[in-house]
Amino acid sequence: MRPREFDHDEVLRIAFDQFWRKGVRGTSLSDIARDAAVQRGSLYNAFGSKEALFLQAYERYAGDYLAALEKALGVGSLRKRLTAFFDLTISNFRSGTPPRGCPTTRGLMELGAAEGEGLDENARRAFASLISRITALLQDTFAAGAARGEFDGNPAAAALHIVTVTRGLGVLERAFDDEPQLRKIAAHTIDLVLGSKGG
Amino acid sequence: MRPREFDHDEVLRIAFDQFWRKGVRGTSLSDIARDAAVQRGSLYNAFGSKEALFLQAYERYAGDYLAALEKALGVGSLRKRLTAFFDLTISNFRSGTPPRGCPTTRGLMELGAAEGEGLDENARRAFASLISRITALLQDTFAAGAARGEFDGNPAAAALHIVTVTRGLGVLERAFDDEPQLRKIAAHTIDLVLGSKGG
DNA sequence: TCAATTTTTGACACGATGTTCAGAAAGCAT
DNA sequence: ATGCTTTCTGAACATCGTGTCAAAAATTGA
Repeated sequence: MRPREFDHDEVLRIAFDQFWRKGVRGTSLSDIARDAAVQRGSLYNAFGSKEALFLQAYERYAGDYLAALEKALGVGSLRKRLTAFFDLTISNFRSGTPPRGCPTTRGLMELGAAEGEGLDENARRAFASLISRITALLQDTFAAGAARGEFDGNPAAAALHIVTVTRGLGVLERAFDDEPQLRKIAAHTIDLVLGSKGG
Repeated sequence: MRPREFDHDEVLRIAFDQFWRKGVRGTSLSDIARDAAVQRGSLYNAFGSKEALFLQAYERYAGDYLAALEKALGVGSLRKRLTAFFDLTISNFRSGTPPRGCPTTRGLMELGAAEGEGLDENARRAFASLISRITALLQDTFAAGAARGEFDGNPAAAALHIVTVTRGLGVLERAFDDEPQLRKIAAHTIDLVLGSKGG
């Protein structure tokens, strides 16, 4: 059979960058085809539909991102780990020119209620899955910190709180375009959760 | 001159409900015209453009919402005020069938980087303005609480933290459709900020 | 009654989008 | 070489979007 002329993963990366920058609805297959130097028809042949393409591109991103987070959460004191976590998160939101924000948050806001309008249940599951996995990672980190005597609260509640703040940062980033503000909120959150007195 | 045949404010309300449920991009003027029983041309004549219509509809909503928040934040102990604040916020996110989520967050994620793609700078300012006003309201509430000896932290930092969590709740709502979870996070946040021991 | 002014109406122009499809092209196994 | 299978190509299709406009309709004031 005839071999594929383009690199599957590279197209996924290019497509995701477009989705990230302009949203799923705001990105057309023509946009992706142009940037990837691939014919529209080929995209359909290879991925099936726009939504399927997005899902594959998102899964690829989510895997990479989760691996980076896991690494950041694996070394140093609990405070250092949380600091590294927020650093990575904020840097991710601020990546690109202009900054692209949080792709998961942006995707979630494109979910549609009815059939055919906006992203569907499969996409919702993909977004929720990444958030859940991040929460689990944080919970393990807090539990390990507790075992080392660096934390004495409820790991599950603390992890959920951190994740919530993280999602909030993704929103404020869009509203104010103020990176120092985001970092200040992150630092304050760490103090709050760890107890600023005995941190 | 010929009088208008439709109620300006009612059209604004109907339009905003559509924008809220389906997003700005996902709502066409035909949708609004149908629901409002008004001709498309009349909408253009009365509001100028889709974006202008959205902006007016959003301002109307923001005014109402802010007034409700101010009222909720005005009575009882600091803890009671914050509880009422989160109650109102979560109820707002969960209003509608199916729940419509947070309109401000949804709008923010539709902002476009380039000209003509997505909402523009005027919309961003409107969203940011509402968030700033809510933050100011919270800061006043914390300051008043501090004066009564119910709080001993930094009012500005605490207000920003609460707002960040609020924005995060708007995201998690979309991801998990789990209202008890949202309320649990809110309660935990109040404990954290007020200090669960001496709350 | 009649002119002035504004709104309503319905069609029109124009462009974009997701998707499909038939035919050409390119490897691979025999 | 020669089928067989898969991919590529580019056009076609059907739909839907925003925005515009000229003519008709409705109201007010002279």
